[in-house]
Formats: sequence, structure tokens, C-alpha cells
Amino acid sequence: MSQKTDAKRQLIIDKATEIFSSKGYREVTMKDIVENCEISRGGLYLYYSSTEEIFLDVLSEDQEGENIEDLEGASAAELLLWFLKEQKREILKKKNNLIVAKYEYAFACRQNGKNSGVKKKIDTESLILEKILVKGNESGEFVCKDPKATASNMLYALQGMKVCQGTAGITEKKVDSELVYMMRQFMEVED
Amino acid sequence: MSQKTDAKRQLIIDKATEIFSSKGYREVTMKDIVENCEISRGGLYLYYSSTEEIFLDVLSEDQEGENIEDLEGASAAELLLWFLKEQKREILKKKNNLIVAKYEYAFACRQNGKNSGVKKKIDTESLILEKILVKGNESGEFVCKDPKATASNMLYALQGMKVCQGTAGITEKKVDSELVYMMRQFMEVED
Amino acid sequence: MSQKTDAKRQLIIDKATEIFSSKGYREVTMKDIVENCEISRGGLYLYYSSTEEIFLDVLSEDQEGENIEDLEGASAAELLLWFLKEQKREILKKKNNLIVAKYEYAFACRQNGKNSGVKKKIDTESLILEKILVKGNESGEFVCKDPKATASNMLYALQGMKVCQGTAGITEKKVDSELVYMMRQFMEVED
Amino acid sequence: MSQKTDAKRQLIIDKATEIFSSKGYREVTMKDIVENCEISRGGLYLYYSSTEEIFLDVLSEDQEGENIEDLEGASAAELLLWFLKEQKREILKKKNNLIVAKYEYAFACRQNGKNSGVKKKIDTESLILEKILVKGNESGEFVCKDPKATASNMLYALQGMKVCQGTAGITEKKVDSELVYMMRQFMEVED
DNA sequence: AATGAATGAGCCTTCATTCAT
DNA sequence: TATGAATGAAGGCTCATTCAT
Repeated sequence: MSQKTDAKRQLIIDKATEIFSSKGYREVTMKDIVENCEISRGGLYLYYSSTEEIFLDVLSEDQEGENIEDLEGASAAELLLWFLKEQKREILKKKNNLIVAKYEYAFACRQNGKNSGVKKKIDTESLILEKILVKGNESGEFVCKDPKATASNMLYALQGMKVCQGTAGITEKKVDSELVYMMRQFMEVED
Repeated sequence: MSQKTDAKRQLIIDKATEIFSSKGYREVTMKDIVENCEISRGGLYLYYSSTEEIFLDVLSEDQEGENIEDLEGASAAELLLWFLKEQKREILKKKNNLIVAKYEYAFACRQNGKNSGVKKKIDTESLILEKILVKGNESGEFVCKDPKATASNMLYALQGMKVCQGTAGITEKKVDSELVYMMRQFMEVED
Repeated sequence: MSQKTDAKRQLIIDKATEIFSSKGYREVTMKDIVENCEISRGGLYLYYSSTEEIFLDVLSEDQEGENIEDLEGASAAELLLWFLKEQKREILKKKNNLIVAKYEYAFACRQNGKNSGVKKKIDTESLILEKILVKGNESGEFVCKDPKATASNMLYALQGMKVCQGTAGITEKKVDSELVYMMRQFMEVED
Repeated sequence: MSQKTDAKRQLIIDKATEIFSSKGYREVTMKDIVENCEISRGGLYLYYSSTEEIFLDVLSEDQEGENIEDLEGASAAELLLWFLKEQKREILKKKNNLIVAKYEYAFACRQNGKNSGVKKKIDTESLILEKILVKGNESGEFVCKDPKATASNMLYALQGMKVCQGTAGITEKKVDSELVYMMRQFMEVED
């Protein structure tokens, strides 16, 4: 019954998302998962054989639906705003915020010599941002001498905010002012 | 004998530093420590009663000697260079790099409602950097409209690089170009 | 399977009863229990998470079936004999005698500020005995001026014998002569 | 330095008495002793090599000075009062009450097949009490048909009160009324 | 005599994983 | 598929006891 199976799998992922979001990655045990999904110990192993496997599915699920908005024909400024809004949403998300879990997972991968996909994700985002900046330059919306460097710098700052959210915490106001600061480097922004 | 005791304690901290640096914070067990220091299970408990206690001492030790350089009478540019050099050193440090462990600890603290001291450290660094920028403005070395915002932005970017080092990895070249990018915002930099 | 589970639980209680009866309460470890039931270290924790929990179940089990006899319509003398016979049985019981364990547990509880239930048990027994004495007075079987005080005194003496059994030991003959002594205070007893 | 040695030994016994009185016998560790006496771990072993050894010395010390009163030429009633007062004192003693520790020790001994001396102590007390009763009979102070049985019964009741003190607790009023009840069996007592 | 660091055994508890049903 | 009892390894912690100084 693939359908039934999928429903079960989905249930696991949903509950696991909550768990990873509140406990991070390393702390979560198979027991945690079992006790929160309506499933038996043995049953869970029919679907997943480690917290890592589960986490990877949680991640895929989490990334789906990020690009839902239709941005065909959008201006560079619109694209940029959308991009930063997404970033802001991720940083400030109250429920099911996986930032800490992601970093813990990435740390664990690096220590085990595995590839966590973080590098790839950063590279992708970097490219997107760079393209947006280039487009803005061309359309005259932005004035950005070195789009590559600017994109890179922005991404590091965004990562800094994310990690800050997982440690000291960060307020929406702070995030906003940081985003404004970034944008001012290449465009006019009203406060 | 306090001297002997201190030597032992130092040995523990030294070995623990290596361990935390290679395994991060969460994964490390008292057993790991025991097996790497020439000490017995019970013996370790004479000095420390948890990995957290050990880690906190490792941190103190790690932070000692950061400010050794004599910076009396230095110019703003010199101070800034020193500050960034310290940051760069921390990011790229090959041996005993505690970045990952620090973040894992900070994450764990946040989850347990403890204070990891990260916020305080960031605030302090932010203040230092801001003062340097103000000083540079006054001496005419820098042109920086909003030192507070600039300092904040730089620190996030630095944090981003640190966390990147713990996940995807980062090259010296990349760090350098980021630092140059930052500095260009308020001063002339040759490549 | 609840049935299978119950069987296991019963096995644990049975073995534990033997252990507590031979080692008392304080000395018994989870390891002792594990090694005597055919169960694994972790397995035991599925049923009980401390020796105290196990002991409390051992006690309940031990007290079941104490009141089996049908005493409806019995005379005061019959009731008294039944009561004392029960006490005698408890004192002299060869197998699975939990007297020492009970006292050790009660001591431990007192030291920890917990309620061991001993007081309640004594109060209950005191009341039962008193009622029997009153009934005997009314039916003319006994002549007992102060049933409350007599009941209290008898219970202390019985407790004294119990504790004596756990320390110096006591013979059946001795118990019998004590019981006879007590009864003579308010009724005719042939040797 | 036998003198110095004795002082140290005395210190150990004094502190140990407090400890045994608050923790009972089984729970007390060599560590407890060490930490409460001003002595080193190794030092303690120069005097005693187990908690049992220490406890036995604590007991001897505790029993010394029990018979200080001069009872030469006392009447049976006086002797009895003195005896019961001593018992009452032991039961109600607030500070350094070793009742629980004694029972725990006696239980432990019985389980190990050792002789705890409890039996001997009871026999001795029984004999003393019996002699007092006989003497009272002869002087006409008491009317007690079977002094042996009465003595035995009284001692069990006293033991019952002691053990009760260690478990449920007992009030002075209760002890008093029990003592009065006992005495009424063979003498006139005003309330 | 005295110290207290050091040892290692022993018990506690939790967890990933298996397996009979 | 699904269950959940059972296992045993792993790590945490404490304690009696020893030993170099």
C-alpha cells in the first residue's frame, strides 16, 4: 500500500520536524521519534534506519515549497526583496525552525568527512543572489561594482544572523536593520 | 600539592582541547577524556564532574593570550588590522580550532535555557569594533557614516565565515577577499 | 501481549521477593534483580525503574491473601486467634520473610522524609485489635478495661518480636509464650 | 603519641556518631566519615578500616555512661523507674539517636551470619528487669506472678517502641502512656 | 603518622537495534 | 507490514582502598 505507506512516512516526517526543531540534530534519538509518532519501535525501522535518514527527509520536505512564488517577469528589486524576505522568514520562523538542527547536522557531517549539502546550498544561493545583482545593475535598479563579492558578503552576514538566532537570539528589528544596511550598499532604501 | 594538581589539570585541558576541537562539544564523553588523558575514570572526577565544566575551562584557556599584543598608541587602522587578523586566525586555525564546539555548546545552552556567554562576547566585540571605527572617523583614517551598523554587519559576516568554516569549509583566499570587501566600505584598501 | 508481560512482571516480583527476603531492602541492587530473573539489564527497566518500585510491588503482592479467611460471624476469641495467628505466621515465616526488608525500607523512608505506610498499617492493625477487644468485652469473652491501651501495647510487643526475629532471632516457643502472656491479660488461656 | 592518637580517634567517633545517627548504618560510607572529620582519606584508614569497625566503637562509646547513677540501696520501684527512664531517654533522644543505625546494623549482621550483640544485650536487659521485678515481689512493692515472662513482654514492647520511633515516629505522650500501662500490670501507678 | 591523588570495580541508566509473533 | 519486548553495549557516577610522598 504505497499510499498508506506514504501517509505514515509523512506523519513521521511531520513529527520529526517538530522534534528536530526543538532539540536540534545531535540530541534527537530514535526513541524520541518513536514516542512522538504513533508508531512502534520496530515499525519506524521499516521506514528509516537512523535519525540521519529521517533528518535528510525532513530537510527535503522543509525545502519544498520555498520557491512557490511566481517570479517570472519580476524586477531585480522585487527578486531581491523576495530573496531577503525568504531569508528573514527562515531566521525568525517561530515554529519548526530547523536552523540549529541544520548547523548541528552540518557540523557532524564535517567531522565525519561526509558532505552535508551545506556548501552546495550556499553556492546555489550565492549564484542566485549574484544573478539578481547583475540584473539590477543592468536594469539600473542597483549600483553594485562587484556583484560576486557583494553576494558573498551578504550570504555570510545572513549566515551570521542565522547562527546568532540559534545561540544568542536575534530580534526582528535587528534583522530588518541588517537587511537595510546590506541593501544600502547598492540601492536607495527608505527606512 | 597544588603544583602537581595544576599540571594534571593542565594536561586534561590540553587533551580535552584537542578532543573538543576534533569532535565538537556534544559528542564528547567523559570516557573520551579519560581515555586520552593518562588518568583513571574516577580520577577525572577529582578535577571535573562533567564535560561542560571541562569545556568551560577549555574555553577560558583558549581565550587567554588573545589580547597579548600591545596596542597602546596604535592607529585606528592598526587596531582594525589587529582585530581582523585575530578573527582570521581564529577562522583558519588548523590545530585546536574550537569554532564548532563553541557553536554546539551555544546551541545546547540555548536549548537548555542556559546562558552560553555568546551574546556577551558578541556584544563586546561589537563595541570594540565600533570604537575602532569611531576612532578612525575622527582621525580621518576611515569614512564610516554609521559605525554601529557597520560594526554589527561586520560581526555577522565574520560569524558567517566561522560557521562556514565548521560546515562547508573556507579557504584563506576567501577569507581575505571577504575582509578586503568589508574594509573597502570605509577605507582605501590595496588588493 | 499483556498476558506475557504480566507473567514477566510476576516472575520479577517472585524472584525479587526472594532477594529482598534474603538481603533486606537497602543492599539490593538492580543488578541483583537482573541476575536472578532471566532478563537483561535494559529489559528490567521496561517494568521497573528502581528497586523501590519493585519493592512496593513485592509488598502489595505479599499483603494480598492475608485476609482470605472468612470471619463473618466469628466470635471475638476466634477473631483474636486469627489475628495473632497471622502475626505469628509473619514472624516465623521461613521463606520469603520480608520483615527485615520492610523495616529497612521504613527506616530509609523516614530518613528521606517519605511516608513508608508503616504508620498507617500500624494504626489500622491497632484499630482492628481494639475492635476485637471491645467485641470480646461485650460478649463477655474478654475482660479488658482499656481496649485501646491494650491493643497498643500488644502491637508494640508484636513489633518487638518482629524486629527481634530480624536481629537476634526468635523461636516459635518464645513467640507462643509471648502470645499466651498477652492473652492472659484479658482472658483465660490454657497453656 | 598515644594521646594525640586517642584525641583523633575520639574526634572520629564523635563525628561518626552524628553521621550514623542521621543516616543510619548501611548508608554511611567511608567518604562520609572522611568529609566530616578533619582527617584525610588515608589517615582514617590508620585508625579504622571499615564503617563497621567505626560503628562498633561508636556503639561502645554510646553505651558508656549509661550506668553512671549510683543505685546502691535503691528500692525496686526506684530501680524500675531508673530502667524505664533510661529506655524512654533512648527512645526519645533527639541528638545522636542511634536506634535506626543499631537496627540496620543488627539486620546486616544477621544477614551475614555475624553476631551483632543485640541478642546478648536483650538477654542482659531481660535479666536486669527480671531481677528488679523479683526484688519488688520480695519487698512487696510489686505483685508480679511471672517476673520472667513480664520482663520479656516489657522488653518486646520497648523494642516495638524503639523501632516505631525509627519508622513512624512516636510522641513522648505515647511513650509515657505505654510505660504506665506496663507498670500497672504489677504495681499501683498514678496517672 | 598523615596526606590526598589515583585507581578500578561496580552499579545506574539509556539507547540503537533485533526478532519472534 | 507492524508490534513492542528484549538485548547488550556504552557512558555516567561513586566508592573503598592503595600508595608515593
